[in-house]
Amino acid sequence: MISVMPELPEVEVTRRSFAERILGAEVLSAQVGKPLRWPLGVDVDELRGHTVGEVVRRGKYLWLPLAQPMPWLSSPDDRSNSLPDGGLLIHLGMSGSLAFSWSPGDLGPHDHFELSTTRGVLRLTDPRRFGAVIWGPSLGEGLPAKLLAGLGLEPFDEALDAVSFHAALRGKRVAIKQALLAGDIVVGAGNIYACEALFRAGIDPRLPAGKLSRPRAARLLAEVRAVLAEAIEQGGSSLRDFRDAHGGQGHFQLATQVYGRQGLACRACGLPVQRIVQAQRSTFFCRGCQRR
DNA sequence: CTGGGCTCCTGTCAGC
DNA sequence: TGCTGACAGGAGCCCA
Repeated sequence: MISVMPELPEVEVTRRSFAERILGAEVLSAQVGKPLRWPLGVDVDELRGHTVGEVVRRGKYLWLPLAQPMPWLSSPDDRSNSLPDGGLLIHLGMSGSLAFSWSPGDLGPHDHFELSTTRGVLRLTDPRRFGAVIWGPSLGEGLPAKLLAGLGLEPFDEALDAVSFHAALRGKRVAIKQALLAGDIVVGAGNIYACEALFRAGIDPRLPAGKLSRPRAARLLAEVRAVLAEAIEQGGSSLRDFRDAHGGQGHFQLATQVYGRQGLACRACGLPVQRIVQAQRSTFFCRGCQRR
């Protein structure tokens, strides 16, 4: 398992690769490695005996529900375990990946969380440690709730349509690229997919978000959806060695139109692809195909 | 309230 | 070959 750079499609592919298999598993033990972005927020031993529910995704976060063991089923040993129902909010940061396997064993230098269950071992590997695993009583309380509170709509949420998307952009003076990345209108498009969606929509990434006409906003929303959906279909399309939690690799690499192609000929018009920096992040675009 | 910049940390790669 | 600096796909937080 090498580096993974997770945007929404990679997180979703990861989720699909282990959610069914871990559903209903009982936690045998848990351990942590080096500190992640936030502390776990609970003693690892308290997780023992809890039952894993259905893993869901919100933006680039995963929520792994953990139900309290039934008191009448627990051994006297477990009866001291009073941790109520809750769950783990997981984020892969910039370099995180999850593996679900049978292989137990010691944590490697970049393994920072491991949940051993009756159905397999879920392990977070994250060299840069921008990721997180956080205990919370529910998605609506505590730190998880706080982190999710500011998120925009899911890209495939029907409540998000051209009219509401356009309305949300109205008045915003930030560049449209940054408005996409901010994730407070629509979640899921990271740096790669934001660049790719803007290219497909023919929109200059520097255009102030509020200046997008409604038809162009509609087009952009459609392209955000399309590029994310294609990437999910292809099994996660990270530029390098994306692996899902089985260790399986996506069969395709998404052929980016602009991302990472600075100086190369635009696949559509032949002009060299530009690289600029917006909010300390690289933006790639074609000045022939993308207009203000 | 908005927007801009900084920050966390380690690995990789280009260039000298 | 070895060193140095730039850069990396996220996103919360602080400040003007």
